[in-house]
Amino acid sequence: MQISKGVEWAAHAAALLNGLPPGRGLKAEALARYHGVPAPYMAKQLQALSKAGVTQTSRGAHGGYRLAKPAEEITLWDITAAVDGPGPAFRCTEIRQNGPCGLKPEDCKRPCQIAAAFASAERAFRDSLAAVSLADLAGQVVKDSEPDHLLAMMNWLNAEADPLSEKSA
Amino acid sequence: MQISKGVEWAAHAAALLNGLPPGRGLKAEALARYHGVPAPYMAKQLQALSKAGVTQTSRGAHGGYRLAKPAEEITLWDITAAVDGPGPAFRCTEIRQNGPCGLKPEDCKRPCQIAAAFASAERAFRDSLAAVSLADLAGQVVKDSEPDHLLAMMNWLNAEADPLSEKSA
DNA sequence: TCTTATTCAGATAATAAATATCCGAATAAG
DNA sequence: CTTATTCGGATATTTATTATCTGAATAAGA
Repeated sequence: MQISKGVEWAAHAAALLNGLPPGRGLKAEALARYHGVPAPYMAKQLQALSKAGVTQTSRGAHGGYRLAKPAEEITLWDITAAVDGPGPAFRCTEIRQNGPCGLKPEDCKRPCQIAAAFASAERAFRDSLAAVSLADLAGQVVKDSEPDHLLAMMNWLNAEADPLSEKSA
Repeated sequence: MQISKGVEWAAHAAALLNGLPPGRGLKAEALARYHGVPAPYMAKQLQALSKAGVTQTSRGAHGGYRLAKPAEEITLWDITAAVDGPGPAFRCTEIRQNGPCGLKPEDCKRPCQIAAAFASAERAFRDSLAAVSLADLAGQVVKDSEPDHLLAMMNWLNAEADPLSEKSA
């Protein structure tokens, strides 16, 4: 049971995109360089975010990524689901139907108690992540960081962020 | 992000052990046969349960497994932790320390907001599973099952369950 | 007390998933 | 229209999960 590293990268990337001035974007290579991670694999995560509607992309010269929605409407669950898949982590294989005392399918309309308990636990997990938006994260980061670090971030963003063409994917 | 199949098997096996008459045990092969799963892999899960103190084992002739504690004190989280490991699913790799705006280690005493949010979500998950004991499951199963299925289960258990020697591992 | 049958425990292969990478399609600027 | 730039899907490599096998330990019976 473990969450893929891509989720962490995607979350940090989305948080950084949230710091962009309006109407500008960052290319995948810049996002990877900022976080010190391999560019091609970071690109794969961003691709997943775009597919899920979290980010918008433009291709070609001056292409790049930006958030597709206001930061208040993007949660950590959205990002996790986009990268790791929205499906349940516990998959019931209905072994109660196997073996000498196996139940008949018609007696298995309701999910088994074990599967139900895991589904409930996953719901709690999901709800907890869905309660944290990119906007919440940004607020806490601004409050907790050293002023000169925030300044360095803004300088870097202003140097790297390109005006983005209007066409979106 | 997914929970290994072994957790499901271990949970069903523990639930069945809970149905044993006192002082008797089941061997790994019988537990596997009851659930219609490969014996050696089921044995591996039981081994993990014993290592974690959920089950007690006896080796040699008339050996087998039984619960090590009252069913009220064994939760689904105990079983999940025993099989899949108790560690966190989200592992922060501190990428905030990388790249051109990387933070210095001395400014990273507190966990980053993203890691903290995932830790909180996992706590919710864990607490939800820890609230369900084997005794709870047994109660629901008895309430929801057809009487003749319960009877078949008891017959099978009485036929397969051996008196267990006292030495425990 | 010694032998033997039985069972669990740790070490060992095969398979699936996550990680990392590359090349072609698409877009916009010159 | 050509060319430089960037994203998107397809492709290798590494790691974790799934499945299996052989040896160590225990207890019963001679």
